[in-house]
Amino acid sequence: MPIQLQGPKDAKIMIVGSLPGKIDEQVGKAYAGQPGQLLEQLLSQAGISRYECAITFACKDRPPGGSASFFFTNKQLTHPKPIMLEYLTQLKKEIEEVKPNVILTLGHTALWAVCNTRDLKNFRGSLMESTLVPGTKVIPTFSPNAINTKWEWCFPAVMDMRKLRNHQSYAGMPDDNRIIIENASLQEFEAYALELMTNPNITQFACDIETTPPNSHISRIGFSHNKNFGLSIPILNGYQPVMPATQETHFWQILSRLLTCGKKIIWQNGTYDILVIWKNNGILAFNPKKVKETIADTLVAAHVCWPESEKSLGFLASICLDVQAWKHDSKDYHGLYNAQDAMNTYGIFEVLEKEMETLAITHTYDMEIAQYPVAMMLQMRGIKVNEETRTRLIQEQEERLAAAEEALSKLCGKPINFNSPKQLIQLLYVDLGLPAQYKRRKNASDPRKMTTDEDALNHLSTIVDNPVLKLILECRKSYKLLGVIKAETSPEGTHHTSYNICKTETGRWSSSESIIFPYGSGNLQNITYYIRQMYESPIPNRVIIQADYIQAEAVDVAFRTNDQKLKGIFDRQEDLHAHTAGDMFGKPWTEIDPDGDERRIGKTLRHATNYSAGPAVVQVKLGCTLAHAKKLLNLYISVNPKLVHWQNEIVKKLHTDRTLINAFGRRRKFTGRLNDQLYRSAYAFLPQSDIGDLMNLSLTDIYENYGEELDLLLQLHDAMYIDTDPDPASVLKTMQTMSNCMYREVPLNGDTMVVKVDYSIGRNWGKQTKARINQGIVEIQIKKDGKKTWVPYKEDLI
DNA sequence: GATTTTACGTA
DNA sequence: CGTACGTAAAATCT
Repeated sequence: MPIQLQGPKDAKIMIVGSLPGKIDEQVGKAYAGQPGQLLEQLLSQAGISRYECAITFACKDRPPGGSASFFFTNKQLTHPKPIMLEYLTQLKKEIEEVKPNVILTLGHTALWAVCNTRDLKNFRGSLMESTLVPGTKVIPTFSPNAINTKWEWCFPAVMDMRKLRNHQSYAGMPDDNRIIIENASLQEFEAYALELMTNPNITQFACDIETTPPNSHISRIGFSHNKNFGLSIPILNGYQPVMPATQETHFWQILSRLLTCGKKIIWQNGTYDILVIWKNNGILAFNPKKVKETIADTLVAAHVCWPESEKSLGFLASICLDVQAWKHDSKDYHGLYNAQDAMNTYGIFEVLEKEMETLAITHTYDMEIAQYPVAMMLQMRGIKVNEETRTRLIQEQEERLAAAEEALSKLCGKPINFNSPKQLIQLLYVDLGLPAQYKRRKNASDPRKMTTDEDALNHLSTIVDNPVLKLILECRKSYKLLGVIKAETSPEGTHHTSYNICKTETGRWSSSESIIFPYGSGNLQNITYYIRQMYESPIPNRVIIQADYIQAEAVDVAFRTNDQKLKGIFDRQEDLHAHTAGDMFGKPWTEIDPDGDERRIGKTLRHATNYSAGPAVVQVKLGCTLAHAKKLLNLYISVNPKLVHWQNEIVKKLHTDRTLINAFGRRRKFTGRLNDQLYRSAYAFLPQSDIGDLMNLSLTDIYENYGEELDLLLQLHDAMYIDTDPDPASVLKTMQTMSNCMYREVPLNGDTMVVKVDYSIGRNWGKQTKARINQGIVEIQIKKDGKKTWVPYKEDLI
């Protein structure tokens, strides 16, 4: 039965779906089934009722098989069959009858029917004009069916519908009042720069640079002080300067004055732009004493508003602004592209500033902006590679790899590509006939997948005695290590990383390859201990001091669960697992054997429950029966009821508003399906983000107040590293400053949390000796006659 | 050629 | 054992 137009005939909003579902066809109504319910939910989140909308489909009948391709002659679904043309005529009639102020298209085929393009990826959320009924305004978004399979599309879809609501009040495309100067002359730029600097009504402006690889030279700069004005000035055309040398000198002088004029400059990921401008041109585009007043960033704003969502400029524009997509078709018009980037950056920030106020999270934004200078400094400074150590490590691993590889080929009778899971599955589970190992599944209904990962090979080694297993692991390990060790160094012999403030959902920093200093293996937060020994301070003859928050996340959980006993154990730094075992087996904790089974069980159970693992995991870990594992879990929970209670409270909160707020006011909304996996992320979020923010507050503090005298080297989530001269006086002073900046009283759950700090010191990043301050003297822990003792620190002791 | 999967390192 | 990240090579898709 063909689907008829539904809803009021004078609706302001018209919704065009792609094609009817099974239930729609049975009932003869559009969006009658589950996708309809989802559509209704999404609309209501945007403040729209589906009953105020006229709803129809692009295809009026459900095709056999339910795929729109049935109505087209080509694979790209752009050449319609006669019946599809008929549908289009009907649709045109419907639109002309309703005369909506705005149309929402759902899915590819609806977009094609109304706007003659299937490019939903580029046009989603942008304002378009219909080609079917010219003059009619269109906003394309995903179909409910697509959102069902890709849950993260829910957020942009709701944002598109918010935009829809704002556009229902008037017909036709909004006036385009934009002024874009694509290729400003030096004179035009100078006049504009002067205006930006001196006009008191202009308090902030956006800036965006374009760079050319490999040296990140600036090819263009765009500015905007108004979402309807953008100006771009070209500097390089390919590798050729656009201006004569004297003019270019003048240009850099004006630019320097403009970027240091003290007004707020809005960037999209300014860590990149600011660092490039500083490295290449020596212009510091912010005031270090007034970071908040001179830097604004749309990436940071988007990160604190919607940490789980995509944050590219094009995407932000699609959900914040009424502009047409520009990223895809202005690639060849560099000026147009650059100017639009700048003006949309300006416009997005205006919207996000309001959104942050609405969500009451401006303080989180301020906290992240304050991290800019230290993150940029760390990226630029890098860490020195000791060539002697590096050569030794390369030799060690190359020998190990060659030996293992040769033995492996000999055993198998042919060379083995140990990095190929597919070939290893063939070798182990087919050729050698070993019992196949499978990955842990998220759902019992998921298909079983074979694996040859480390756990699987180790497990196989306990069943069969085949040297191939160990050799494969050795080959893979050495090969991977060599990749990191051999990574190219800068001319100064350093490796660098880009610390990313806005890339995680928890507020922790991530670490990835630096485009500006492309030396090293990229991520410096996952360097194995073995390799750390080749890294040292960029300044010769220095020592590296590490300070890390002790068992930080576990302490955080103790406060969050309000477990007084646990807090006391951490405060006195007693053996936690002995306590656990004591509670479980009804003994004083001091009577638990430090190497015995009871402590081992206590430790395993604590970890299992902290990470909400089930009895099957405990069974494997302890090597006991499932029944026994269940019994132990119940025993543990009965003597430690607080953790489970806390987790239940989190689940309750997720069901009420899906939102959690950490100890520093950081907000995260959990938009996924409410299942065990989501609950687990939620349990992990609070301690992870608490400690991440704690660390970064300390790091910002130490750089803002002691950045001139202390040299920060690395950030590792709950640890920071500073290098200093090796004499005891310098070391003491550094440690005292670190101690002052890392001591923070965090109000949490009606109490005050203080996480203690551990120190260590070494000539390089890897070889570190435990250290402490005792009565104004730095002491280090050394082994004397097999016993650990604290002795006063001397340079030659490490 | 671009995108996804697999394996593996850190907190 | 959990989640949070990034990278390399292989596998797969278009």
